[in-house]
Amino acid sequence: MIAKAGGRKSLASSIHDLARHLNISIGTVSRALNGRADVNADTRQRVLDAAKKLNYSPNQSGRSLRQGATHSIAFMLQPHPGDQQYGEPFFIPFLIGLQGRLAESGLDLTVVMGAPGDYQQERLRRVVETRRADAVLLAWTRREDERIDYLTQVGFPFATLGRSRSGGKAYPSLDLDFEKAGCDAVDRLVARGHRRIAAIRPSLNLNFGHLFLNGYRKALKRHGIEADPALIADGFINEAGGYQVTPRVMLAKDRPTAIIFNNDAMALGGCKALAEMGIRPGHDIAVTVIVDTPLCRYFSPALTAFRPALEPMGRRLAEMLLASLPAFAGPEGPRIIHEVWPLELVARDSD
Amino acid sequence: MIAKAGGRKSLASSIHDLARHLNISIGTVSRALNGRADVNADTRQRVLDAAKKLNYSPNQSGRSLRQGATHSIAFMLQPHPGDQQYGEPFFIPFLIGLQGRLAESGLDLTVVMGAPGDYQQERLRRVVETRRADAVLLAWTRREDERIDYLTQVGFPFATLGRSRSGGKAYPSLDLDFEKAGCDAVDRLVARGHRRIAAIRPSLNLNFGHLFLNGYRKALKRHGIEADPALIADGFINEAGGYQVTPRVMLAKDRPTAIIFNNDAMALGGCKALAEMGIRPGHDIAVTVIVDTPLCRYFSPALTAFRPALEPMGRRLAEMLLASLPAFAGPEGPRIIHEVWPLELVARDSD
DNA sequence: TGTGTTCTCGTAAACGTTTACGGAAAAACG
DNA sequence: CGTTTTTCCGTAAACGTTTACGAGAACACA
Repeated sequence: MIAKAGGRKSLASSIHDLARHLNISIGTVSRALNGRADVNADTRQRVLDAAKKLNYSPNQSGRSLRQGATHSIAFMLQPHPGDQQYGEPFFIPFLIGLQGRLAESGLDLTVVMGAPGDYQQERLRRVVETRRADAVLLAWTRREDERIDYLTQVGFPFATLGRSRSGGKAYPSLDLDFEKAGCDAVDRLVARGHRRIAAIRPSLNLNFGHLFLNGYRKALKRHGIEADPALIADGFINEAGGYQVTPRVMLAKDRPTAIIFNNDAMALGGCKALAEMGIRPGHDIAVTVIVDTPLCRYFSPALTAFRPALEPMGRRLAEMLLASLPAFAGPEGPRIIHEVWPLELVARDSD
Repeated sequence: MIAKAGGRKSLASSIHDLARHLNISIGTVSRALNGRADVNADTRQRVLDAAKKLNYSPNQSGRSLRQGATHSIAFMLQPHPGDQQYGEPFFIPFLIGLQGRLAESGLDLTVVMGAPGDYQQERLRRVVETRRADAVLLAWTRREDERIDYLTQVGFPFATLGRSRSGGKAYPSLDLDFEKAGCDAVDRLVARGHRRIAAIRPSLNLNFGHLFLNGYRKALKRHGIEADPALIADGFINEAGGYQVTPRVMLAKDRPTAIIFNNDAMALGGCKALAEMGIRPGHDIAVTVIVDTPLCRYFSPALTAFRPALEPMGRRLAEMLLASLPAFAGPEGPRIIHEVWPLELVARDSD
């Protein structure tokens, strides 16, 4: 019925084997291994040696069961809905940073994939209820986020990549400064003579889309430009969405001379639509995208974009999560940290 | 010392709670939940109802410990060495298929990240020795693969994406037909009038690089073209590698009129080098890349490439792994399946 | 009514750890 | 030497499950 992990007995050297081999009790072995004080230096050394020799490492299920902790953190990876081929290159460097920092504290990172489309609620419940992880990490936060509501309600530790209005300030969060990026994008375009600037962002009330639009509006007002609703649109957060929605802003009475896309995939789709209309980014229209990915660099024309420091962000969010957990916090106790990181402009050929 | 998962007691409704609530023994509850025959239909229904009402789901650590199985499969995700920004979009659709199929059999997929560069041996040992998964999945197989040697030696169940000479035929493997793709690429180029065709592949004796070169050589011979060693090169499997190695084949006495890249990132770097030499893919030289990614589509000129069916491959490899595990195999017993899947040509503008 | 069979369920052991507790031996102290 | 403290270690319980075993009740059959 059940898969036994490994057929050979040799794989499973338990703490009992160690104890028997050394002629001491399992209690002492465990204490020696875990660095407790009440064990003789000699004995500890012998245990350590034997552990290495017998290739012992503790069974995680046993530890977890006893300690009520799994020593692993779950990252809920949400593939882009709809777009199978595109994938999510965004997260890989982030995950590398995350995993690196967690490993330093003896924690494993397990990436929980969801099917594209569903919003993870089911998978999340499963992870939480079966206690597969000690804490979870969420991304793609929405303004009102049911996952956050759920986790705060049941009191499960978590942190988020991105902010949300749900759950107040009760959890650590690391976000990019989309508002500032929206401002900067507008500033730059205005400085280059543009007044009719369109903004295209994802629907689904993803929080970063909201922040971006705030910045966009704020900057326009500062420059004395009235925001034209006909130049603001949202669509599905993938290439098809960008393709579909871009013509809408281009057909406004007073045509925009610049478009800011709040997502790289949408920008790609948008550029395809533009191309079909005979409009060339970098010549006939300025295109800026808020979150840079490799795709922006290789697209033609290369897209001017705002770039996040993904790997450091991963490290930092891991640290922030740890700081919030009583078991890993420093002597001054657990802290809930919130940080907002800047995006760096990478000027290319599209604007 | 240790992170307790969740502060509230409400999270943890155990089988004891259920039993107490129903006034029956935990044994009966467990049997009812697990669909065993020796439990009254009424009782079973009452248990099921109560489980739903009390929001019960079994503690994984408890199950794992007792059963000696974790009900989860580990995928060892190896980030490209060196290239932080690029990431690994290749695997995301694959992982989606994988996770989908595993979920259908009640298995969780946990993606184990390694630091870029190291070859996972350490992480792999950890996963195996702490018994965090019932089986593992390997990718980026090399011709001689120490991970495969290790796993076969300790008798831990696994399957691979890609073939290897290590371990014989003792494990399921799903691979792409790089040899055929190499042939097809050459055939196509020859049909278009090319005779001087270069091949650039990754070093590190990755197995697919070997297969690709086989196909390349075979096809050349079939067309009566002698393979020129000056046109064959390998480099680091990332953009920098392609950038570095491409000039080498371009400086051959008799300059190639076509290049086949065995990796998308290397192709991108190669095209950068070509651009700096004033050579335009699609005009002055034909460029073909063996494994298509979104980057190939968006690059300018769009790169002709051979595309794998990633998501179906993920599903299929999951199925093959399951078929090899006694616990999940059908009534006819476990089977070791090997499959090689075709790559589909996507003609674009670069050749 | 007696015997054997079938249903159903409770009991208890086991999985591999960690850790509270207590006790023996050693050390320190007067 | 007696007393107290310290050092070190063994014992056993606990974590939440699953499952082998056996027992009682109900039932069938003669």
